[in-house]
Amino acid sequence: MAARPTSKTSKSSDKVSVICRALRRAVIEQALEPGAKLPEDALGERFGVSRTIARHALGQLAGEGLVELRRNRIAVVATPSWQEARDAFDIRIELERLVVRQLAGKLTKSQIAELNAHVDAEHRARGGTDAVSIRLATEFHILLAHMTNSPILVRYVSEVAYRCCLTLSLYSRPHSSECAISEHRAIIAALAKGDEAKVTELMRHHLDSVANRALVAPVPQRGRDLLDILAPYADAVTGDRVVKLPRAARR
Amino acid sequence: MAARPTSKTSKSSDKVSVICRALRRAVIEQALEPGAKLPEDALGERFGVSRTIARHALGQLAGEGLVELRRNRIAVVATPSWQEARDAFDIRIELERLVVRQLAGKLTKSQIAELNAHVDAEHRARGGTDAVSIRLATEFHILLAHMTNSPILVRYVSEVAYRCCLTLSLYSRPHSSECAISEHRAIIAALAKGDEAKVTELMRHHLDSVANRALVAPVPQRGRDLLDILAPYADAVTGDRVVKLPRAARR
DNA sequence: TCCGCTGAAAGTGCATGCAATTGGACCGTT
DNA sequence: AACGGTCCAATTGCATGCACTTTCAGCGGA
Repeated sequence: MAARPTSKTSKSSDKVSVICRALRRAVIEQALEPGAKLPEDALGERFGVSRTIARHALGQLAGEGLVELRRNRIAVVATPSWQEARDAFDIRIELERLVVRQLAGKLTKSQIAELNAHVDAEHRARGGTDAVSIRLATEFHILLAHMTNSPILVRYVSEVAYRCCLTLSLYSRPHSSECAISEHRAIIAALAKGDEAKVTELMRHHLDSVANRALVAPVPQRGRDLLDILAPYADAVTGDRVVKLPRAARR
Repeated sequence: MAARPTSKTSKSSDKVSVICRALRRAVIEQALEPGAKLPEDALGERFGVSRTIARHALGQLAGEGLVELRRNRIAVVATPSWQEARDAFDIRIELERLVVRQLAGKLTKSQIAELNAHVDAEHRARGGTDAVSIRLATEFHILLAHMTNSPILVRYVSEVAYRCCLTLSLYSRPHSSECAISEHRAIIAALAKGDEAKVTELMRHHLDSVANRALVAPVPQRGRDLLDILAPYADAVTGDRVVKLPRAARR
């Protein structure tokens, strides 16, 4: 549909982009949990490139919010705070409402078929691992975004969707993705009928329930990051730096 | 408000970020027009760093959509198509409505004072160059986003606002920013009053009129990019590549 | 046993070097 | 003139090397 003189944003088969795609996928399949270390040499060796390239890829992913880059320290997969996760979902809701609003009644038959096929795949993957279910569910939303033919919208929806995946590993309890699948079907139906008001409401409700299923507790009690928890208090003690902690979080 | 153990996204005084900030600013002040070339060595020399760093910065900006990176070619400031510009404004409207919705009735006195001070500065800059007016107007929106205390929202609003600036150089005619200033004041007033419905409507209207002032004609008749215009047709002629053009667009 | 110190190992920050690609001036042919 | 080919300067793609910072295991003292 769009021209591809130099294939703008899509599939640039740059070594950097290859690494980015691989890492993104590892993140949404939760093979890489938040906080996982990403040393440049290890990445470089794994992908057969030099540190320079691995570093560049990490920079890109940091820009997307998937990776946290701390000066002179090993990069890690980002660990969004509960509030950040909530914010991400809020933004996602607005963006995806925009997506379906633009799409309502404008989809071709083959596009609708493609969407249905994707949801069929989600259905079939029901018995498999959570990782695959989550990936497929996320890809459904990205597929929708693609159909708007708006590169910017694709980028933002993808980014924020990945970020949301990240929070699943952190704050979610084991969930049934069953309802999500039927909600996807409902959205497709409303899109096909061209009912703009209904489909935006469906999407809002869908993402809202995903968020509520994911962000169960406002308390990130998962043991990691004692230091971060204490950081706000540290300001009250000394102005410039966190005091040394008596032997705590490891790894 | 937030802790700053390693100062997460803000002001990382990385050499890379310094270059990024400088280039972003040059873009929003239209010192760098869309299509302007950005050779790595030139940047490196200008900022006193090596090509490696300049390259890294370009990668970041490409991720933000401000720069276009073509393999083996000199990077250039992005030239969004008219449709992309329209999409950017659509997204921006939704994002900024979210901003003011979160902010309505929640601003402290000092924050309101800060906003008013900023608009005062916009007013004073009225007589100066367009560049400064545009920058200040943009920074008003980013300042609002900052007050949500949501790093993600800040990032997206900033990015999309920069992109919108980019389109001003391309598709806008000389404009009076006078009305924009009074609209900014109206938004502040509605925020202070806590009238959520009104402020979201004000913001929608404000951005919509900015967009309409900016995107006057759906036809990018500015001579550049003959090749891009023909690209869709080229597919019909030869499957793999655009045929050579008989001496046309230069530079 | 617990704490703090210290030095080596691991890792990042960045510049530089080399191969490969591109753009364009030059030049001969039609 | 217009076209097509050739060569060289400009520029990117990427790996490597070196300096500096962080981490942590081992060690000695309380």
